[in-house]
Amino acid sequence: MSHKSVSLSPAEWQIMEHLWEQHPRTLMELVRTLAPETGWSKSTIVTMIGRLETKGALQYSEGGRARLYSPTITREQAVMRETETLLHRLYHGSVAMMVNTLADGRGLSSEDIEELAAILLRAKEEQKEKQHE
Amino acid sequence: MSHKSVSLSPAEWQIMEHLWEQHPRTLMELVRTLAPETGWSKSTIVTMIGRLETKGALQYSEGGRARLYSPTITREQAVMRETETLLHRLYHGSVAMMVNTLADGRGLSSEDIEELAAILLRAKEEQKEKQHE
DNA sequence: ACTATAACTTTACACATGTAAACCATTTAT
DNA sequence: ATAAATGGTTTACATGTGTAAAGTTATAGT
Repeated sequence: MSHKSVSLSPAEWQIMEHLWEQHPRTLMELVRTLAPETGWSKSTIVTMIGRLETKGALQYSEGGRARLYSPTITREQAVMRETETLLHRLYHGSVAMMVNTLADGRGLSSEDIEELAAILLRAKEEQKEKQHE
Repeated sequence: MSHKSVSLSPAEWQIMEHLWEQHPRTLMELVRTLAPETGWSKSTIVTMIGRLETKGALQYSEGGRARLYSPTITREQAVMRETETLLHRLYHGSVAMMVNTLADGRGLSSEDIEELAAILLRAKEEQKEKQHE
């Protein structure tokens, strides 16, 4: 248990994104998808995989020909961790303050507005329920 | 013009926070406030200041005894930059998706809910206005 | 059987970041 | 006048990150 929620570098994130999208994957499978879009050499990708393994973000099972890599942490865990870090560093942990800054700085799209309204509805429901129990 | 919006490391952020809060400041003024809360030595702070100057995040004016340091970028600029970076890296730029993740992962406080509602109201107003012109 | 490919290990190197000591110059307080 | 504080420069060193070449072994296709 206890997934120590590691912190990933931008490059490491890119690797993990591919693994989350589909796994397990072999080295060359990763190289074939990542190399074109990133320009990285196989060596670079191997290095990243090694570091991710050290960090405990992925693991592999011996699969005959090649190792089969899979994530050991979920994307949700990783995303939450990063987001919380930023939220605390820049906004003293206030979600509202962050959204406010974003709204001022770049504006909210109509989609954002609709979805946020839905999120708020849900949150209010949950709030009510909590008061009952 | 053209504030190239640098990226600041966590430690550099802490220095800048103090400068944003009050400026100009001298080296020792910064040391006196930062040292206790961070445990950093004067040397460390001097190094940080040098790096921030190189990055163009602060500047100083010769003020007799000591240099007077001031930020050259606003906190809003820096905060927006970092937030946008994360938003794109983790949420494909969708504010709603980010808030959704936060709501699921840690929940929204009553204050968050109230403030978000207010933000949404404002955003909807602006949307209307845009359609008129 | 032989060679091209795939898989994996080791090593490297530059730049960023956290952390600081050593040293020198200049004031200011005693 | 002298010591203590202040301001500043130079140098250092470990760890993280981006990027990769070289070398070794296994394997699969011909």
